[in-house]
Amino acid sequence: MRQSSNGGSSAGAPNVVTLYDVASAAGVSTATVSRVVHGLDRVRDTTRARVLGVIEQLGYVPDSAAQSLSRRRKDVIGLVCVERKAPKMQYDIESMSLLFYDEILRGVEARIRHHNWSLMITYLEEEGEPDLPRLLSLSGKVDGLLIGEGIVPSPFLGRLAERQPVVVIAGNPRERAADIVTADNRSGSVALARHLIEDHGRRRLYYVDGPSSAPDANERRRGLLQVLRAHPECELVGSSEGLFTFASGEEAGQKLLAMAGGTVPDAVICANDQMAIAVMQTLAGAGLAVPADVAVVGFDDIFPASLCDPPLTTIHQPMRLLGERACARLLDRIANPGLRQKMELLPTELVLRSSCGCPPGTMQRLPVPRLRGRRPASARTS
Amino acid sequence: MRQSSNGGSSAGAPNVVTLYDVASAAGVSTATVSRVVHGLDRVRDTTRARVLGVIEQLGYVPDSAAQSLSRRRKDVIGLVCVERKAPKMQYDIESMSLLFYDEILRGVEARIRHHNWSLMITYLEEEGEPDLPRLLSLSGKVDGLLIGEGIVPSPFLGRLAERQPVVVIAGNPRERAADIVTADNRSGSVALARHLIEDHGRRRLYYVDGPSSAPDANERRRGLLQVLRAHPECELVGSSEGLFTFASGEEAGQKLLAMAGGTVPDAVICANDQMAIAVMQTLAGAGLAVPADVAVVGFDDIFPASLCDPPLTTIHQPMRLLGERACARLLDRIANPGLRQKMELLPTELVLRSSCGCPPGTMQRLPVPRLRGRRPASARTS
DNA sequence: GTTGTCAATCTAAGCGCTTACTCTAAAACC
DNA sequence: GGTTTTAGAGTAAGCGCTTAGATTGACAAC
Repeated sequence: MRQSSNGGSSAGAPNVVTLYDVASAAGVSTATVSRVVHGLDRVRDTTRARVLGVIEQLGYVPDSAAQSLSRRRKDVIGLVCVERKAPKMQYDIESMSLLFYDEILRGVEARIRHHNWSLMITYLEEEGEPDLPRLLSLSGKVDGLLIGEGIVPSPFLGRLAERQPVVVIAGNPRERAADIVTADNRSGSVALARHLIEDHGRRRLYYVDGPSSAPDANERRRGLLQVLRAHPECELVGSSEGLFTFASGEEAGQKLLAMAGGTVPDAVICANDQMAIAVMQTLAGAGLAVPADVAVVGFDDIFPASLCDPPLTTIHQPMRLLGERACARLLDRIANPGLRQKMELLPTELVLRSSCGCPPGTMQRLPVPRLRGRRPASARTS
Repeated sequence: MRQSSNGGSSAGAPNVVTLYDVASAAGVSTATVSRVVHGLDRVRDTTRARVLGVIEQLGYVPDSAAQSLSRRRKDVIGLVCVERKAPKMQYDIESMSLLFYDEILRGVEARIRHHNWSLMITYLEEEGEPDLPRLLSLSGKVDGLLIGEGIVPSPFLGRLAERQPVVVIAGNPRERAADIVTADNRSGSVALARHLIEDHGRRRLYYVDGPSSAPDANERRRGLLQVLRAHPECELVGSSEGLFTFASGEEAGQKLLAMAGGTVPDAVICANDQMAIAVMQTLAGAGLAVPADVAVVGFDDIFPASLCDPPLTTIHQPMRLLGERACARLLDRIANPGLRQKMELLPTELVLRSSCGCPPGTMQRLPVPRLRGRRPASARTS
């Protein structure tokens, strides 16, 4: 028999009470204790009670490392988010936008809790080569990985996905290396453009695009172009490629103002809210009235969108749900490794405030219908 | 010799390549591979190179469960935060205030990363009995726990702390059961009151207190009373006990307005920003000018504080630093279980905006000096 | 040639748990 | 009464890694 663990209760010593201690104190074998702990197997009621008593009395908590090793499963998933630098300014708008991850995190946590799993979290720089060693080290500690879009380039994703289940959150819907859960950017973009055109009669649109490397920017652009095709009476009077940052929105605003003549747009559609807010400020600085002269809309519904002047009409992404669904999918895949690759598209909401031309004080959230003709969520991508 | 692991690379299968695979492929013992992996011991260069080659080729990643079991250390810490419900309103002010935890989280993560540890995170309801099973389960998976204030009542804290190192973040500086890292609420409160009295000549103060169960509320009240004692020319014309919520701030505002006669205060000090913002709105709704008629100040520097009208003067707590310091302390304690209990007080900043009477557009952050006569951070509490 | 030294490696005993398999005795059956 | 079944419990072999201690062989010192 193995020696009982150290009797002293010196604080901070690693978990002192083991299964063996409980077993010997209760006068049963470790197998029995294990069965009692997991409540499943048949154990006589009197035995069970005795063992439970000892467990309570000794304050036994199973060691997760030993359990994981034995079960070949850790019951832990990892979440990889984009690093947010400490804001230089009080709360700057860029860093605010990354609060998204906090909502995702909550969604994931809420889901995982139901299953009694645990969540490990890491932040990685968005730019450049991913910190591969750290990613691998994390991957060795979890049963599956949830990764935010844009953090890990596709090839690395593939390598990770070979090793264990990986779900990309808000990822490129065309990604092949891993499962994807993402918001339906395209339909959102369509709803936004339609609202401007059909409800507010705007005709001369200007588009402030996101970086072409960003999959959501691509989807949003596609949505806009699709609406434009359906509305030949409308014109895209210009566009510029931004970087999703406030600063690049200011630039776009300047460029737009520099467009002389009668081609001045009556609506500016921006690929995200940061740029939209910057455009609004730039236009207002130049004496243009939003939305009277020009409507401006964004995408994402970041916190400041509801506070700027005028409040920004935009598309809300269901961040929390994104986290929940991605987590559900990951757990599914861990439980059932044979599953097919899958892409799941989550519905967005059109958030009507007043920058689009709706009356001041408007605050309405409308579900965005999924575009007809898109492959359903259950379609396989591979 | 142990059998080599399954050759198939069926995706999703648990970690396939083990130390044994590497050892046999490289023609060395597992001990040597282990030494190579950890880079420390003396291994011949040629051997090291060969082993590293095999590791790379096979894509070996150590299994953390086995490592933890063997080393008796998991290299994981747990962070317990307050649950934030999905906001009903767009972004309501209460849930915004819990974004604090996200900053703390970042601080913790930044610190832990340096040490190559990992972070496990859980959210617990603030109210009522803590979800003890979940807490215990978490505690079995980590080497130490970081717990936000108010989540786990002191007795439970004691039980946890017996088992493993625990640090409470933003906790009651008088707590005995565990280490504490918290902001210097008292000094902040003193700075705020002094600013109103000494810089703006306010004399008739009204205090909107927090719940008496909240340790930070107590510290803040103490700070105010201390200043009042030093300024006999000032008067506390009234106070009410709020609940740190926006709604309770509105109530306090009403109560304040109902105070008839010449005792109307010229400054309202609120124990947190949510209540301060509510008070401002209530006063403004009643036709009072802030700060001309009444100055209002808050505490915490939540995001909306910089956006409300007038922008709120308040005390900024170094949330990120709080996370970092707490984490550092926890790692210390894990490495060195013999350490004395300790309380660490972090300096705050006075954020001057205009609700206190400073000219519109003011935005100044002043370090708050630590009060003389307080025990230094290194003093022991036990 | 012997002996001692020491770097480089190997052997094997755990770490704390799960679980397939085995054992025992009482209940159920003929 | 003898035999089979079965509930309840025990035995012990791992899970993949670390590491103290044993082993080996090359080389220096005698």
